[in-house]
Amino acid sequence: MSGATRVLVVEDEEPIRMALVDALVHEGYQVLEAADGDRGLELALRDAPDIVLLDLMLPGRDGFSVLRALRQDRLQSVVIVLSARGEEWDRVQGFEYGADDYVVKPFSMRELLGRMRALLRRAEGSAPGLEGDARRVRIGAATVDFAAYCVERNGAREGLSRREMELLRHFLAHEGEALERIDILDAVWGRDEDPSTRTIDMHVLKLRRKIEPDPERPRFLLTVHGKGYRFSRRGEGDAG
Amino acid sequence: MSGATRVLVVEDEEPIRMALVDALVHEGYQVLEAADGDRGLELALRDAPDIVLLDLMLPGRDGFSVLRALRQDRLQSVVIVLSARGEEWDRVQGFEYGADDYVVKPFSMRELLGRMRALLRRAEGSAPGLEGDARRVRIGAATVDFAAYCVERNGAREGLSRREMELLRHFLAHEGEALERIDILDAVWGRDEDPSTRTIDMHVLKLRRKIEPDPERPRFLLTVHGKGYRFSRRGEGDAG
DNA sequence: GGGGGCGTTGACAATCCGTTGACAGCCGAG
DNA sequence: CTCGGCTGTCAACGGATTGTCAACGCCCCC
Repeated sequence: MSGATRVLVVEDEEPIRMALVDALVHEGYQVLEAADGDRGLELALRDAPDIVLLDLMLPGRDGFSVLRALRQDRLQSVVIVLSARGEEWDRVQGFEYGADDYVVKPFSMRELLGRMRALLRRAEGSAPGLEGDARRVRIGAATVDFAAYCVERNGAREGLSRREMELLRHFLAHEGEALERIDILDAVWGRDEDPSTRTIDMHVLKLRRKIEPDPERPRFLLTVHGKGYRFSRRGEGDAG
Repeated sequence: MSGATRVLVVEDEEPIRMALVDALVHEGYQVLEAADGDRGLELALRDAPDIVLLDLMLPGRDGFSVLRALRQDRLQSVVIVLSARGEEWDRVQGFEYGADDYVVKPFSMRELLGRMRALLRRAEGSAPGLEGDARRVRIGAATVDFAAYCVERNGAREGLSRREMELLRHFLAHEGEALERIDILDAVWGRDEDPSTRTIDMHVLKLRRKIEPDPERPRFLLTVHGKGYRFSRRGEGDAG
């Protein structure tokens, strides 16, 4: 999960487009915009945004055409079709061209944002890297439940805070790599915040206490002196 | 059954709705129609139709929300969900929703009519009493009765309001997941209303007082700091 | 028109977490 | 071996998040 989610808005009517862009930026998305189909297609193919909001009625190349072209290029972006009420029944079949969702104008912003969140979450789950269903992961005697934000050990459950969870997730996603503190900060905290790198040590300490059998002799969350930390699911280090 | 069978069509897209209504009237059904979720819910509760054809993607209160509300009012109507996607059927069918059938758009009118007949036959056959559904759920020492809108504990009964009920139902349907406030709002309140997320905290507070042995030290309805809430039927936390 | 229940919100208190500075122990280089 | 830097650990601070209360407005029923 690096950087902001990128959204491409393809919509010719300026007031609507601007309203969309404003709202999306306000929500923290990184936004691209296009006022016609050709431009939209160009941007989509060039920048492969995470989501495309696609109006159907566009000057020039219409939304269907754009959608078809996108899918023919096997673009993985989530596409949400925006359509004015009263479009013909068969247009609903935009799904057949591979739209991921369909929102009828006029729609509420909350509605659209909600659907975007839902689709993004689903898309993320199926992304390469972390397996989609890896909801629970065993680490030695402990089992981490990413959905529940908790870790279980000897039948006892303990909650993980958001940071701890995100940090642990990052370690899991980069299992076996020696990670530098700076990179961890960039990835987990984001580039807007910049806490001291010692903060990471603190969180590592807390994580160790929750997943390591003997926190003072880590077997999974290891220190790489002068570099950072390395995580190993199978466990290394001394203890037999 | 005396008189014509009454069907409520809840569908926002006018061409589709009109096509459905025409076909149904032609088949001899008595038809009501609604173009959005709120209106649909209103009509359903007021007129208790024999069948509800329910689109999922609706402006305002979406189909899921309508369905849940219907079932909470113990409405016996047969509900057929119309949706452009086939993927969410599990959930539609599951505990949370309780639809009777599910038709994927685009569908043929023949198919829909066929399913309606089949379901009506079945509904008529079964006694109009309680179904074998999970109407009562134990949560620790408390027993929640979804049919009666109340919770029982140590022999004492206490009522649950509609929101409390919906919220609790949502938690039950997502047991073990850490749920974010915004997602809870989307799911339980629907996407056109947007109350502050603090409203959820309030309802959680009230729920805790009704189901937790010691509301100040929750064991079932847990806080996930920085995230939201997590429900667990078995109970966690310190209390022995 | 008058209650009463419910949902919602704002305000304040209580709590939790993230962060940091300090210090001690550890590691590796020379 | 010795030193300098790096890491482990603690306690404490500050800010953010959550718990809780009381009040407001709405809707339904009487």
